[in-house]
Amino acid sequence: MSRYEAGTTEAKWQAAWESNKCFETDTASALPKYYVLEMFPYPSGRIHMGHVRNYAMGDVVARAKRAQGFAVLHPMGWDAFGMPAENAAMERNSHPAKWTYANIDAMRAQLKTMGLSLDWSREFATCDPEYYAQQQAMFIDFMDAGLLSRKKATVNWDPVDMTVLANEQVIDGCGWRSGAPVEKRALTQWFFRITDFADDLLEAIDTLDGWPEKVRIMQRNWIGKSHGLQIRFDIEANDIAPDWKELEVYTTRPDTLFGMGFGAISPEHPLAAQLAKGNSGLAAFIDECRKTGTSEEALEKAEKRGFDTGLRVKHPFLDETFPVYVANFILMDYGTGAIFGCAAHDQRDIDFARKYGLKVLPVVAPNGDESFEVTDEAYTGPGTIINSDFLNGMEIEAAKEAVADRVAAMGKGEKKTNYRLRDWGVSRQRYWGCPIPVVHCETCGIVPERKENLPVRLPDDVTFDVPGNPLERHATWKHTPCPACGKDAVRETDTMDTFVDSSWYFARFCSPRAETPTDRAAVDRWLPVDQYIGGVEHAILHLLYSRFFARAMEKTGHLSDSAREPFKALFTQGMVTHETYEAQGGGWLSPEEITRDGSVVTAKDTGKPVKVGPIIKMSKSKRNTVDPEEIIKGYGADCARWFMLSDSPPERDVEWTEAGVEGASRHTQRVWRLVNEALPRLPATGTAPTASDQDAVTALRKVTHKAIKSVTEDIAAFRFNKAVAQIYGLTNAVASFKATGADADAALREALESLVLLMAPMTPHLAEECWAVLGHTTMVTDTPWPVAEAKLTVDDTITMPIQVNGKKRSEIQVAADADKAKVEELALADEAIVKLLDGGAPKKVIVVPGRIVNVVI
RNA sequence: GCGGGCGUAGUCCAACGGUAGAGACAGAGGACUUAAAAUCCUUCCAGUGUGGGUUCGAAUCCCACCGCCCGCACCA
Repeated sequence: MSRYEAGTTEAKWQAAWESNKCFETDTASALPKYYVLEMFPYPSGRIHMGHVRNYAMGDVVARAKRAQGFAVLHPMGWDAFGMPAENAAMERNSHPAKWTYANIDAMRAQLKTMGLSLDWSREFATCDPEYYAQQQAMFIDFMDAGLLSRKKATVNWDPVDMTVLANEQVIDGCGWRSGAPVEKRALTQWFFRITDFADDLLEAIDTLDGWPEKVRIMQRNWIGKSHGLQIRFDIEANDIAPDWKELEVYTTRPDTLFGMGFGAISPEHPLAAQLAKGNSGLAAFIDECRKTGTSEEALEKAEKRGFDTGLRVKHPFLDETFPVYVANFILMDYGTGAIFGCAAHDQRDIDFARKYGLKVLPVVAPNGDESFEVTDEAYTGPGTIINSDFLNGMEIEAAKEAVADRVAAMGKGEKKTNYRLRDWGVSRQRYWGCPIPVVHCETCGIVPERKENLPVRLPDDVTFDVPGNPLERHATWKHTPCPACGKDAVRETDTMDTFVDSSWYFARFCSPRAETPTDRAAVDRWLPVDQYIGGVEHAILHLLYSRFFARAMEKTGHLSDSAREPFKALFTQGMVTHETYEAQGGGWLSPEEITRDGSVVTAKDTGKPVKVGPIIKMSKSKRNTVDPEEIIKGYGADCARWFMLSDSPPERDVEWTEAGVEGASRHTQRVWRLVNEALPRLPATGTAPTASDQDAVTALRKVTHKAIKSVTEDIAAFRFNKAVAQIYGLTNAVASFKATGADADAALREALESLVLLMAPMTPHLAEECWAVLGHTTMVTDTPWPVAEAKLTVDDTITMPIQVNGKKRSEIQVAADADKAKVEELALADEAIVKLLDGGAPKKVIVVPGRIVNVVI
């Protein structure tokens, strides 16, 4: 018997699966459907270990479900628009399409070496004109349905990428891709009206019981619903802004209205702009705020600064007025961009009030203590209202209601629900994206392109020698007749945010070649996605946008209501990490550049010691990456997959180690050897195991069936590490099996075949090869999942520990179905227990059937 | 600051509130071998971050604290 040769064997079975079209979805199948989807990759050019982990998990699910009698849809495609292609084009003086499609070819070839059970016939890239044509059609439908708006808005402008960023793409005040500090600019942009769905998106989170709680909480927080009161304060008559009679503020704490110390507005508030015209000091202050507004340092220091406008607002219930400041900590795009400050019960407000010597009056006291004072720390806890006229003695919630009622009766305000969620700005001043299919006509205004003219194709002859949008400066592309009047007009040169592309690809996979965005019969058959798998980094953006899109597509007739939540179950996998290696004199070394001898690590080239750094996510900058292609070439795809699924729970980070993958390789060889060594003694395929009077035979059969039960359950629950451990256990049992005879041989065949079938979702090539060696002429891929015999998964007699006062003192063998009285009798008769009781009677005996006995003395 | 998660052998991880060990990695000893690799056998190692509480019984539930990780972050 020779060693298992992963390279040739894997290629052989991949070819067999492909030529038999094993994984092309059977659209005519009457079996129940199961749609398993991994987040599709960006075609960067090479797969990385994160992909291997993601797709290994998805493939386990897909293959197991397939064996368990489901019609499985398991597609793959490419999230292919985006900045890197343009950057590459600039660097290489090439074209983004050329770079992208070459990368797709390279990555497809790499993915195919993983042996994934994908339906490649459904493959598409989001940069395919056939795909973005449909996206443009939907954009027009969304326009017609009022799901889009176009508004001038202050946007996040990335000065390096020269593009607009969504709020979600700004991280710590910097662009998520470029890392450059983001500036504010006012541009007219297209927005998806996601806020129209804020309530639905929020409430439906409760129904997503197949999602991790963590992600649900993140989505809830992102939508950020709050209940409050909008109040209009009268502005005292003045000369500086005579047109402004009222200042409207939003508050979630109307109960603290009597504790008001000042009013404050955002530097971007229209009132601030007007006042600045006649006040150069204020103008300078606003200018300063704009500069430091989003920078990291400003946020870190969080120093509250303000500028007294000279205006005063009247308290609605008191004969008292308060100064109005322009303050740097007031956000224009939340609430009304204006607040009333209640220093005693808001930390920001007290910081501000102390700095500018403003009124601080506590109005909520813990325990109703009327002498309650605050110093420099705001009190935000529960309590009773004090110092507040008609509110005194009320609890906070009652006071909120009372103020709301009174203000409403005065016509000075009303209850208002606010959201943190903003509309989704999708305009991007980039070339490599889906063109927004509208035309600007001097006569007709903004006109959608006619659907029969779609797609609005990206021109091929573009240059990237200067920053900015090549579509904007293209000689002819944007000139087009108006779809309405036929006169000369110009196309919109903005393209869509690439998150749009990924917000509906899962629906397109159901009917990837349809002439419309979706084929209703196909999406009704396959959606929602039964199991979606990907990185937690998409917990907010991509998933929220997709949920919005499903709703928008339902509204425009592209999906049914049953797909309103597009992902029935979601699993977020952990990252792949690796040690880092720091060379003497600085700089990072890659894992190939070091030698490890026990705990001593040295550099291969210099032989000098290397400092082992922290174990962190694989990244190019720290050079701690391992190339999946090298691993697959060296050990085989099955080993890479097996190791990825071993040890660490899938939701947690996994550390890639050389030792770990070698362990996986040993297991592969071991299974191969066990199958081949056993072969001569095995009965023919199809020989059913029989009852045996040999304990060892029965024991092996029990291990086999317990493993079938456990692995089945573990895979269903995404506990792949435990499934792997169970398979190791079964392997160990087979390896140490010594019994002989026909009954033993039959049990051994059963054990080996079960082992092969249970491993198949994880190491499919090895499984096929072993299956063939075992004498089968059909493929594992076409073999149903093994079923555990219930009577072999339970034991007739069990060992029960006996505790005395909670500590284990002895154990007894009892029949599994022995009743409590019998167990108690046996336990109390146990030698060790008799001795401990020393003639006395136990105070209490607790018998947990099948588990434990506890004797209390 | 707010929200969430995680702390178990040297390491990664298991353990319906019920015997702390399923499994892997690493280590030690041995067998086989001229030797090595591979393989096989044997074996060492924690009382579960700390302190309380609930319970017949706590790694598991509750409270406080410590440490690490993630998300949001001037959202009124």
